[in-house]
Amino acid sequence: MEAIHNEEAKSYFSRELLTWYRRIKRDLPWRMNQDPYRVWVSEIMLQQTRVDTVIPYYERFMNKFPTVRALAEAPEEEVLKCWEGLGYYSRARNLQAGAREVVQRYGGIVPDDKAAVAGLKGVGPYTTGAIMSIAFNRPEPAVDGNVMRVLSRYFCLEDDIAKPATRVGIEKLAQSLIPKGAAGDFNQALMELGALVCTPKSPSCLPCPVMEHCSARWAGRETELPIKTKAKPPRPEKRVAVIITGTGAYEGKILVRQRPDTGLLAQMWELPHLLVPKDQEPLIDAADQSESNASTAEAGEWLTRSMEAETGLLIRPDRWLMDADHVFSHIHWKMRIYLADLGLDAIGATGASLAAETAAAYETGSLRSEYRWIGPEDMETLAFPNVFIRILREYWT
DNA sequence: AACTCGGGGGT
DNA sequence: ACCCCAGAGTT
Repeated sequence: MEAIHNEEAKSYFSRELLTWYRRIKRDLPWRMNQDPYRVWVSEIMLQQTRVDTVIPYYERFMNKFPTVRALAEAPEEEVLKCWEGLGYYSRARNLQAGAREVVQRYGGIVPDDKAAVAGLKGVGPYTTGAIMSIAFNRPEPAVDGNVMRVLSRYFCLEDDIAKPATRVGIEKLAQSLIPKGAAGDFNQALMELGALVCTPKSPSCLPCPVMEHCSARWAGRETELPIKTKAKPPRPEKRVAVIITGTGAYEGKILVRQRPDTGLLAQMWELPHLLVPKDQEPLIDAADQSESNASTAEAGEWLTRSMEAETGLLIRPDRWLMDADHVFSHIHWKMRIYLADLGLDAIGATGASLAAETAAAYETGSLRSEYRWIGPEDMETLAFPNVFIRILREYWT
């Protein structure tokens, strides 16, 4: 990071950007006032998530949990349900943990104190600066991807913005640019410019309020900057999921389970599924939509054995239903979904009259606690990842 | 420093 | 297809 920047270019940038922002800023729900709780919730939702995606979630969330105390006192599952589909679900849990901490330690008032805010769960360097500047107008930098892009271009910085050290350097630069008494507006102006004008692919330089002194523009390098190392592609995982239909008392219901409370999609509900080992992928791929051939039967047998070994459920695959792909930032699920029922014959039931009894035994006895029978109406209370929402919607229609 | 953690929109 | 997004936590 260069130690010296042109002071003239810097003061011009700060002045023109702030003026521009105050003229054109968007009317967003979290800009209604500077309530620190509203700012906090918005900043957590906006982490790695676009404004247009956040808006409806934000409205629902603030309606349901209008105050720090309301959020702190809510059941965790309701918070997770309200976050359903937004992704990065630990944000929701951390936000509520933070709300509970604010209630216990600060009497329900978000403290006007950098160290205290930075200590809240889920609040890192960016969010600390955003809350301190927007809610309290403190001169703290709030450096996100937009800001790194804008400043990399304006000052023609060639540091790799994927490296943490680069963000630290840009934070110092960003702080030095904050106009006196206008931290909140200026930080939002930087992000507004990045979102609306100085966009990643094809920046709109002509309407840009600071084009005149933009180093990258003068060098004709605005599309080359910022420099960022490429992310690794997500690793592929072949998975087989099953829609297990109930019988007897559970007629019309299917079996779902809740994920562990840490890790990927923690505490979300899902269809039972398992990872297909690399050497078994050909077997699963060979089974296709064709009614009943040898390869389909083989795949079904493999599924039955593997499901019992991993989940304790003795299932009886019926037929292939659909395939579904789901891409996380680090994993690519290639899912094959089968219809099945519980292998009642195999566990001793000889007639349909025993079906309900056997199924009940699954619920009270050998059915592990994370499993539940649900109908379509239960989708309104349990939180599912989008991939399973899509599959179940398809199944029930 | 590298990896984990969702999901969708823009190009 | 690929990139990126008002990033943070863990290892």
